[in-house]
Amino acid sequence: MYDFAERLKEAGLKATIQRIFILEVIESYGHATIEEIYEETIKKHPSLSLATVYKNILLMVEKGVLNEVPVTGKKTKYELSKEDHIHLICTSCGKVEDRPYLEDAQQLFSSLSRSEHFALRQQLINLYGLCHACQSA
Amino acid sequence: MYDFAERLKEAGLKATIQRIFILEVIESYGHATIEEIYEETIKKHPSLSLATVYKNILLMVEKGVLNEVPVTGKKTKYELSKEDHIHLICTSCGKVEDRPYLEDAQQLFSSLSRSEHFALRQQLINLYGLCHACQSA
DNA sequence: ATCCTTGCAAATGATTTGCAAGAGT
DNA sequence: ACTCTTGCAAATCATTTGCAAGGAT
Repeated sequence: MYDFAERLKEAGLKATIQRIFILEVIESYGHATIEEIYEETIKKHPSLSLATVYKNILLMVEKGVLNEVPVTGKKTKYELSKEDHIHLICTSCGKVEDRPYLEDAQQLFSSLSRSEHFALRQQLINLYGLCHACQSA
Repeated sequence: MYDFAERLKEAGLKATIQRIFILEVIESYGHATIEEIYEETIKKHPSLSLATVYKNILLMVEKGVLNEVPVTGKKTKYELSKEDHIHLICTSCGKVEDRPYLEDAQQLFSSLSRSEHFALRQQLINLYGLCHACQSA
């Protein structure tokens, strides 16, 4: 469990109760949509406004506290920022799981970027398919 | 240049003039947003309605004629379906370029999927950074 | 005390829908 | 001819904005 108040201040943002609750919800979900974040956060803080969620998600993405994960055909999800990793996305149940980034893939993409004179900053790797549970059904 | 009429029929869709124009626009753009597609297509076919663009894009994605490319922080783009490839996305000018998928990366992700009991179907690899042109500025 | 943030309500923007008329096979 | 598709207008849903009141440092 993180010290979110500290994390926010480092990013130049005030540590409001709303922001901390939002971050806690995202942490517990792993990946969550705006709507999920809102629905879950108002359980702890009923006066929270949806507009506040939007404003904060945007702000925290901008400040690098959160990371945006667009998901083909579904709503965008948000996760706490961390090192590069791979998303395994189940197209049946919608679950998103993180897997550590493979060293070798890292290498490949870095060298591709270098040879293309492309200044690589961030990468998004989404693998879509069926998770183990959904293959049975 | 593709035979789009044929491509549509294969997918079980009628080859209407609207759909063909839409596909031509996407082909010439490489990657385009709904709005770009609409704005460009009405030049050739002024009576086209925006609702028709939405309906068709959705349908053609579903039928596998088009491929959806979500772009972090920007509007979703659409491309003609083709083999797996890598997107180099410039966060400054917004340009999206395709690069052939690296054999080795293919291997890595396949074997990761296998060991996770994940039935891999599709992959999205977006590399974000600055293109050569934008690095100078 | 100051400046940032919240919550509300309204405005804007994006996407979807229903249906009668028109086009493709 | 039959069925699918279009275009329109309205409905719905998602996101953003302005501003007065409240909260964090």
